[in-house]
Amino acid sequence: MEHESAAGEAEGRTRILVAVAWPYASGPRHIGHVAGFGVPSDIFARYHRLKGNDVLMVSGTDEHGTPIMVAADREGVSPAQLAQRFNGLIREDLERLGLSYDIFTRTTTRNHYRVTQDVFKTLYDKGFIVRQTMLGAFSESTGRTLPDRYIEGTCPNCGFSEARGDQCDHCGRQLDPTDLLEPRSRIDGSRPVFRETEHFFLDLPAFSERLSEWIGAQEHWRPNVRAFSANLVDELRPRAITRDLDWGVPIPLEAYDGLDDKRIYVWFDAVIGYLSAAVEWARNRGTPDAWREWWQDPSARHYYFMGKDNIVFHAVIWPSMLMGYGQGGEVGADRGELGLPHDIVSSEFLTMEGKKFSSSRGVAIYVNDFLSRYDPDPLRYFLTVAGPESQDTDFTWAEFVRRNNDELLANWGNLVNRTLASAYKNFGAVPEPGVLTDDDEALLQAVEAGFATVGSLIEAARFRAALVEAMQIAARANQYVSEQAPWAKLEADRARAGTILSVTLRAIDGLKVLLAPVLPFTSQLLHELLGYEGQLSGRVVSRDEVEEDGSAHAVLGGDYGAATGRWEPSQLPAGQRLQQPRPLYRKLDADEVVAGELARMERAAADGC
RNA sequence: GGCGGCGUAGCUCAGUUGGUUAGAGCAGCGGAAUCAUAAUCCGCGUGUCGGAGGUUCGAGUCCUCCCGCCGCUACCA
Repeated sequence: MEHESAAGEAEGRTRILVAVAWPYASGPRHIGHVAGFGVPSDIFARYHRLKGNDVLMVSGTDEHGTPIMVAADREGVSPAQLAQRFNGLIREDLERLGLSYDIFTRTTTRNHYRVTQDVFKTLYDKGFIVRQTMLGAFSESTGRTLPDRYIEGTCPNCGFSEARGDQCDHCGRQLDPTDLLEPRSRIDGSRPVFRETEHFFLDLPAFSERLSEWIGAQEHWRPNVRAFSANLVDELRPRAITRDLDWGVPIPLEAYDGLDDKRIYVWFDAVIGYLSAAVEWARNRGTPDAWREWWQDPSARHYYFMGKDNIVFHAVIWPSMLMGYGQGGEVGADRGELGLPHDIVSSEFLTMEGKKFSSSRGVAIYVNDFLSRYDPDPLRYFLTVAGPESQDTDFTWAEFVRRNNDELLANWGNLVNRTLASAYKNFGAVPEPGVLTDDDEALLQAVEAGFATVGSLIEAARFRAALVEAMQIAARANQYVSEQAPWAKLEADRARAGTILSVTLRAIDGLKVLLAPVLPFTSQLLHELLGYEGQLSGRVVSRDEVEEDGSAHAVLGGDYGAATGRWEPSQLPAGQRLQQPRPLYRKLDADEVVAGELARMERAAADGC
């Protein structure tokens, strides 16, 4: 496909924005969350970096909104304190999983407030944000907005006593909170009061034609995303983007100066994070305009990764905001239109031993808990090969152990181990190859071909197929080793045995790169065992960033530019010293893991009730 | 209710514009090998492709209806 001449490479670089959904800082994240937005986006970003493209991968914790206030109240801390704590925990989870963000920040930074207010103000000045009065529900005790879903009562239609403010789960009827008989707050049981309140509304119908045309042209989107989005555009209504709360980005209009009871709605500011994080990243590295190369250069491509429950925000609301913002505002500064999403990669949901994840019911496997007992690559492997890429899938411990032992370890781990052990013991270095036979060439060809096939599958966001393809090449190499049986030739024809091992080492050196987007930690280990120095893909680190006002916050980032890995076949030099081999993966005891983890879940469920 | 999805070998699933005898992995059975974390390799799969109609020369793949499961339904994120 690609002709990779040294000259062609520099010109062929593409700027790619990898925009990853912002985890909500109301609690620790479970493996379903990282299955949806985390691992897929990281595979994509790592691949494009190896390929030589200019990747900017941005995200952060989403820290505003009612659920955080409710959780903070429950713990007797401020929303800021609660968000601070979970930002730290989530950051740690993502770092341990090896998610290679260029910046993972948060929505409570001064920078984010400034960018959000600029977007709001610009849309307001252009007439895309309008004021409207509506009837809102309030908690009498706190004076705050009570979102529809926090209100329950008796359904006027079927009499179900636990109907929610927006919908009755019993009869399925859509409701308005004012319809409920005996309404009460799910937070403290008090009776909500309804009163007139003025809010700002995003005029979505103003964009409906452009949206419709734009979505219609996105033939490369996953069919479910496209169909769902197209359907949404047919019935757009103006949407309230402020709330009666004191936790959120303040409304940047003079009339609201100093007023503490109305803030910008969390979703409006959360999606702006994709832009504000890029601005922050550029400033932090001392090139304050560098973000424009991704956001205001039409050749840059934007890929968004999220769970399916977020499609509406990414396919309709955020694009509307971008269209409305146009050349900007203070931030945009008339330097070009902001780019629209090129692809919206939405995944389905992961269930847990057949049940939907639910923290309150103890149906959850938290990332930090998981990684305290198991390694990140087996989890990344599982979530890629058996994750909810195109339909809901189920996580079971038995299946996790099986995938680890019988696929990852047995096929790939064993191929590496048997090859390295033999080469190390008998040669200590990469053997000098003799003349290659047709079988030797065929194996090397198969690996080389993988760079095109695996690569194009990743580019199309078909991660499962890409991984299966790479694993099939590993199986092909195992087949080659068994057929050639180098161990049987060591005595009689040591040179031929050396050639076979040299060919196999080159094959696993290539496979190491093909698998690196999915398995970065063990690819790095293998890189070192093969005698290389330095980083194959770069490392993710946490560091403090200081803002203009002197306040500091931690962000996740990395220097990936120094990495030496390239998306191309092995150049493993003969004679390179090998390191003492050690296994890439641990074999797990099925009975022990399954029994232990199920017991753990039952305890958690018991605690939750 | 509306929208969308799923239902394919014992299990988990591939099958992207309809086209040769419907595939993979795992489990199972037989064999080879023993370099390797008992990890590998070879051989063995007739399953009403949820059910019923229809379109077509031809449908797992399109249309209609039905059955079962699930998700979303935008002021929780």
